[in-house]
Amino acid sequence: MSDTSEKLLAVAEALFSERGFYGVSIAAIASELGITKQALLHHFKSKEKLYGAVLARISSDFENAQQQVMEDEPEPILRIKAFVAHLADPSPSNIRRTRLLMRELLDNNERAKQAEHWYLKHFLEQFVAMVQVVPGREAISATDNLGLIYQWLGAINYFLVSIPTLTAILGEESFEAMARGQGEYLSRLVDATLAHAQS
Amino acid sequence: MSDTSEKLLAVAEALFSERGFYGVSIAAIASELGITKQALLHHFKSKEKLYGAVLARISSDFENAQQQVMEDEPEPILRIKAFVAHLADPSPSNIRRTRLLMRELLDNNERAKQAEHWYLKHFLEQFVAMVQVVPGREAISATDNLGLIYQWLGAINYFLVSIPTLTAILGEESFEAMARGQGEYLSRLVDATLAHAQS
DNA sequence: ATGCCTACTTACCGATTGGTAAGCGGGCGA
DNA sequence: TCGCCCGCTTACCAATCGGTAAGTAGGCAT
Repeated sequence: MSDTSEKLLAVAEALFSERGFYGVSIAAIASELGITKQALLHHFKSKEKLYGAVLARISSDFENAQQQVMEDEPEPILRIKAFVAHLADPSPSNIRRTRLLMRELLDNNERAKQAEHWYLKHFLEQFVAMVQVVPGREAISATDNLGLIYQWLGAINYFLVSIPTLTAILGEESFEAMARGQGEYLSRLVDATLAHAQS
Repeated sequence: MSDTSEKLLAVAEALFSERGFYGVSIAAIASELGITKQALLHHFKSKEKLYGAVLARISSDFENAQQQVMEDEPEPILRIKAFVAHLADPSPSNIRRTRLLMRELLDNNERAKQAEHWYLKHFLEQFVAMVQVVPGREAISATDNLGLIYQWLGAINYFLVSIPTLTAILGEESFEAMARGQGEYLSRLVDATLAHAQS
């Protein structure tokens, strides 16, 4: 991936995240970059291909982070918590990507019906594997563990994309108070859901 | 609200939910209804106004349901669980509306910054009030309780909009197995998060 | 010097977008 | 019966959509 392509993808990612696939024209992306629409079409042959490249870049980074946690932290529960904390990182770039992936989740339901392959399938499978090695969880079915993971992912992602709205209705300082507790809450959520199902 | 307007809103809601505001043209909605684009523009003066009417209809139904639960179930925790179960109802119409509201959450972050009023603000405030009357929760700050609610809403809504994708990657019967456990899981989630913060 | 590749430009294209203007038939109150 | 509003139509609009075609300037290997 060339250096200029990287820059194009970063800007495209930001705009797709903000306004969605249909909400952004390739002309708008090009204008933001200071180049012509056709220069952009030169690098990525169509709007669909550009969008696909943005998605591929994100899911690749995603799986790298997952592998990193697998290597760094051997203890199952701490590993899960570390990964959850990584996913819940409220940095602008992570919020941006979470927003984009959630848009994809909403848009993809028609396409997904016929495509048995999905770009985050591997990510989910590995996540299930991470839960399945927790003591007392080996016997639980993969679908049950997936149900748990969806509760975590839901709590994490929904909060991240709600941040601008929450800031607006609560005010800056009230929101900060709420956000500070969120990391602690998530850790408790993991404990609570794991322990409950264990007993 | 006239009878025909009601029908127009129902179809518009379905299409906006499926493809998003920018993904649907007023011509497409009109065509689905078997009328001309201008007939639709006659009832709702612009696309924005039509979309706004769809949102207003949803949030009105939402608050009605909330008030219903308040009246039917006096016991705080059972009341919360009943309301959570209502929100998590996997019926097609509830999935459709959840999907549309999540799109709105994603699109609205720019607008929300200047609008201190938000159409779901009242819904959230009332939800917080429902939690605050749980024994042992009165002393907890409103923002902390809101944090809890966001975990629930996240788990519920994320699962609902993921249903088509999950069906596709798991297959029909595996997904059914996972979905059956979800109601029980949510009930446990409420217990676990409430109890934990209580201690 | 020649030829080719990459990166980009200008000039277009047909289709579709949201929206306006004007007219028309039928029902209904004065 | 007159006039008026409601619900809808046809006709039209400028702007924008994604995408094609053709050409150009520079670098670089032969």
